[in-house]
Amino acid sequence: MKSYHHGNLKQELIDCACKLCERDGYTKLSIRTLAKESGVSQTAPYRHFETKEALYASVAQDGFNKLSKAIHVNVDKKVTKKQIVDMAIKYIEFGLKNANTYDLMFGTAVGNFAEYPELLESANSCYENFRSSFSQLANDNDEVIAFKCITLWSMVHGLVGILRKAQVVADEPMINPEAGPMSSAILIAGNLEDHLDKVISGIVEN
Amino acid sequence: MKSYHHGNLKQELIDCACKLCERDGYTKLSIRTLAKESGVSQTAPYRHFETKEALYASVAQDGFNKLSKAIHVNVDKKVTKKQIVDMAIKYIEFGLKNANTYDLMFGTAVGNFAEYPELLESANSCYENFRSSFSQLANDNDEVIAFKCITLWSMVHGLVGILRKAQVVADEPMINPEAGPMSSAILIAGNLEDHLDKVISGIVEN
DNA sequence: TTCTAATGTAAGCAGTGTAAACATTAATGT
DNA sequence: ACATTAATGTTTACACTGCTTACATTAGAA
Repeated sequence: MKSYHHGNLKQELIDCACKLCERDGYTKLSIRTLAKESGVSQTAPYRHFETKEALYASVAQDGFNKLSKAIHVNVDKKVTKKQIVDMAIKYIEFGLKNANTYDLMFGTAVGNFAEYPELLESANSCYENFRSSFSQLANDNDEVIAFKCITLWSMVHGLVGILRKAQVVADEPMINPEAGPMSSAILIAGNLEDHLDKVISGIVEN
Repeated sequence: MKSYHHGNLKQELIDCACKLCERDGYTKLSIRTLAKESGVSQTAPYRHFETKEALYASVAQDGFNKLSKAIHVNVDKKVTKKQIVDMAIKYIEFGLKNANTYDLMFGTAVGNFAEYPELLESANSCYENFRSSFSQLANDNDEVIAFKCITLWSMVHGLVGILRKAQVVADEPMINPEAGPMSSAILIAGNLEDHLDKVISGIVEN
C-alpha cells in the first residue's frame, strides 16, 4: 500500500536522473519517464524542479562532487609531481568513463551556473580542489599559480574532448580506422602517463 | 507565384539552420520552424535530411569549414612561432564567437562522425590544416609532431571550454563576479597572446 | 513522349515540457 | 486538540516536437 506522499521523491528523482543521463545521454531523458520510474504522476517532479534545466543542474552538481572526489589528493604532506600526474589521469578517466555526465557539467545544457547556487558551489569547490593541490607543487605567487593551473586544467579538459572524439575508451584503447588524423590522439591515449608527465613538467618549470 | 519545387531547398535549409543554431543554440532549432522559414511544408526537409541529426551534421560541417579558414596559415614560407600563436588565438576566438556552432562541432549532438562522411572529411581536413601548419615550426619526426600537435590542440580546445564557462567574451573580456575561482581564467583572457606564446614555446622546445 | 525518380504536401501518431486547477496530507500555531 | 496553511501529489489539457505513411507534382532520363 503506497501512501499519497512519496517521502523522498526529490532525491530519488536525482539519483534516477543521474543513472539515466549517464546511460543514455541527457537528451534522452524525459521528465515523464523519470516520474514513471519513481511511480509518481508525470507532473509531480515539477514540485521539486521548476524546469528540466533545474534537474540537469542537480545531475551536473552530482557530477562535480564525484569529480572532486576522483581527483582528490591528500595535501597534508608535500605534493609530488607524480601525484599531480595521477590527478590529471584521474580527471581524464572520469571524463571518459562518465562521458554523458561530463557533457552535462561542461556543455550548454545548463546555461548559467549562477542560476543554480548549489551547482555553482560544487563546481567552484571542484576547481578549488584542483587548484590547491596544484599550488603545492610549484613555488609561485598566486597569479602565476592561477596561470599554470588554468593551463593544466585546459589541457586535461581539452584532452577529454579530443580523446572522446577519437573514440578512445579509457579502459580499452582502440583505434577507429575511420578516425583519420584524429587517430593521432591514440598515441597519447596509449602513453597517457608519460605524456602528462612531460606536459606537467613543462608547465611547472616555466 | 511560387512553383511546386523549391529548387534550392537543401542549401537554404542548411544556411538557415546555421544561422538559427548559432543564434539560439541547436536545441532550440525545430525542423518545423525551419521549414516555415523556407516557406515549405513541415515534412519537406525530410527529403534532404533523414533525421534531425543529419541536419546537425551539415551545420557542424559548415562550422569545420569556417574554422579551417579562420586558422589558415600561409605555409609557403617558413612558419614562425608568432604565426602559430596567431593561429591559436584565431581558433579560440572562433570558439568563443561561434559558441553554439562550436558546440555542435565538438559536442554530442552528432554522435558518430563516421555516419556523415562529408562531415568527417571536413573535420579531418580542419585538423590536418592545424597539424601541417604546426609541423612547419618544429623539427621533429611525425610521431613527435603528432604528440605536440595534440597537446596544443587540447590546450586551445580546452581553453575555449573553460573561457566560456568563465563567461568571457573574446571582444570584450569582463569579469563575472559570481564566477569564483573560475575567474582565474580572466587572467588568461586578458593576456591571451602572452599566455599562448609561453605555452607554445613550452610545447615546441620539449 | 513516356516513365521514373526526385521532390513536394497532407494528415496523423506518439511523445514532449509545462501550466492550471484540484486533492491529499504533513506541519504549524493557537 | 484542532483549525489553518504550506508542501506535495494528481488530473487534465495545450502547444509543440520528430517522424511515418500515403499521396501529388514535376524534372529529367529513356
